[in-house]
Amino acid sequence: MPELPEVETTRQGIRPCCEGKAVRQLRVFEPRLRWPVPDDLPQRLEGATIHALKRRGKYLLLIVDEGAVLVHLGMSGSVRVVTESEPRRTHDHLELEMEDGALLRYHDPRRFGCWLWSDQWEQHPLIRHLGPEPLSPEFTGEYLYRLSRGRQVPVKSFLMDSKTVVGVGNIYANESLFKAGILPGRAAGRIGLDRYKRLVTHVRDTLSTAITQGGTTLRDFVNSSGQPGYFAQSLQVYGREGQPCRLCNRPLSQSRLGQRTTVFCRHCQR
DNA sequence: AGTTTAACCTGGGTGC
DNA sequence: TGCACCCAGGTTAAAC
Repeated sequence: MPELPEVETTRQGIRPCCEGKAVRQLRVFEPRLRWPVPDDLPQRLEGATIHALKRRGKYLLLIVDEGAVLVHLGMSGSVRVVTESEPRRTHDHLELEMEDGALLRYHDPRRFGCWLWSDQWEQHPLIRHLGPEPLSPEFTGEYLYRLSRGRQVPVKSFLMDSKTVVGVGNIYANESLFKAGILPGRAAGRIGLDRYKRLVTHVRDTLSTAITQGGTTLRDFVNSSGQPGYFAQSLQVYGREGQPCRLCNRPLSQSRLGQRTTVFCRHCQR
């Protein structure tokens, strides 16, 4: 589910609830996530102050003195601020209680997410090889152009590879390529500088707008207050196969690229 | 080294 | 109602 806008929406929502506060208790109800939740995670956190709640790509980072917790939402994860009286639901796997009683619940039906500890999070294997943030100055058309020379992978797969740039998942890759007028299946190495500049502009614009709208809710994404995001109504191509292209009115095509559903306009994207 | 595929899970929808 | 099958916002690790 969550791509960068959904993770950022979550971060902004739970930040006031935990940043600058000490942890009273971390309760793990189901440790079997993508990787097992470390046994000693609760004791590492108890009493520790969360100095900052950061984001790197799709990872949320709870920064404490001795290190950081790496939280990933996987395909179906969400974090909500709840009250003590609210009963725990199926698939509520972890609960973080702060000193002042504030309560965060991690919900993840498919359990593709993770809660991991690192004493040097920037060097962690899951973080170390990540590409630039899409909203940072390093992410430019020149960067994509240079990195893609000689590559035969479809540009959509290239864009969704976290070593290229972080945070762009299936929804926003489809949307950005449509707006940039680039065919998703075209070899990354055969796209020129000008078109990559255009792509960067649209990736930035799409992600920023989605963050403003609180992310995209297809089925189950909810923000920290349990509310859905509203970017779904702005989607140009994702989930619209066969429906008219918003530019030329011809029916949108669908294919599969890197086992991901890909929607595009044969006429407007080249 | 680059690229593709299988795997990790649950749940919702569809068609028989 | 039940069952088999396909699909889903991600990402790693193994296989080609």
